[in-house]
Amino acid sequence: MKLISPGQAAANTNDMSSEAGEELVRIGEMAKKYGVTLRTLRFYEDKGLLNPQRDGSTRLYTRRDRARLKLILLGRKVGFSLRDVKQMMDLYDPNGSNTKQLRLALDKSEKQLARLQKQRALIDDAISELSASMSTVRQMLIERSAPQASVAS
Amino acid sequence: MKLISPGQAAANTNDMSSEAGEELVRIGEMAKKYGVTLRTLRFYEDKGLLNPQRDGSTRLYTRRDRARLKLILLGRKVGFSLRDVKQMMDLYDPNGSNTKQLRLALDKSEKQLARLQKQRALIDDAISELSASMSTVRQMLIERSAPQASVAS
DNA sequence: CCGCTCGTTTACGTTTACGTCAATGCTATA
DNA sequence: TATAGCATTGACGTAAACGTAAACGAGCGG
Repeated sequence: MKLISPGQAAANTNDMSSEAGEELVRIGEMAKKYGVTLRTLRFYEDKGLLNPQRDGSTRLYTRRDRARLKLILLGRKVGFSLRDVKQMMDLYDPNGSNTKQLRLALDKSEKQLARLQKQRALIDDAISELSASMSTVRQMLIERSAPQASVAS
Repeated sequence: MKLISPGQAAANTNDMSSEAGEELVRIGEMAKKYGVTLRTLRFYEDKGLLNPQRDGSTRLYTRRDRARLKLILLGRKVGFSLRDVKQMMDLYDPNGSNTKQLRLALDKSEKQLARLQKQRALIDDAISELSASMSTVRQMLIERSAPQASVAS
């Protein structure tokens, strides 16, 4: 059984125009806002990447959570694994200079950049080979459709 | 001229049904020749991509198998799934014009080329974003090393 | 009172291309 | 004969990032 929380349950219909300070958001809204699924948000929490408050069992995401999610999505976009993202985020200290965090991030970024460039090279290579194969195949198809090649003048 | 496997070759019972110059190769040699593992060759066979003869239980790869493997590796290099490769190979008919096979290959290739180009675009995008982030982080590190902190926005 | 929507947890499934044992067999050489 | 070396067939493990039920609760509108 849960105790009744002070100040009305946030399970209210999302008419929070009057409440301007906290801007707590539930999982559905959060998901829509950032284009991810509910499953994803819960998954990230399970992996320790997010830590929303709770009203009873309902997750409530703060401004902070939203900032973290943005970072996660950026990290994902540039190809970091969630593990890497977590490792970097875990070093964040609101009361420190975060030099260590920044250095780690920079270090990982350099490596990731190298990986990306390598991937790009591989893809370029693949594109070349594939294009070449396609030319060959096209040529073969042409020859199939014009079988009178040997005696033609 | 018969190639015997390096080192102490096991009994190469190539007396068995010796067709003219078949150049049968066992799995170890095959793997070395093409830079894949034994597991890979067995896996491909399990997936129906290769079909070596058997001498008892020992796999013997023919010229044909080697050609097929080359194709598989090319396909893999340009990003096809093994399923796609199989689908294309399964259409091969030594007695036909193989027009269907070639058309399918061309069709799949066009789609794969599109995928590759999209991937390249994504990677380029990721590289840009990552580079930008790195600049920011570097800047933050510089500010950390300077005692005069400016007021954030 | 019913059903709808939104929320919860737990837990197995998906995908791809193999890696990594494990247990066993065949053959030839020291 | 024992050992070395190569072969065989299972069969479970791996990685990433979730998807997909299943089974349930809470609140609201009608």
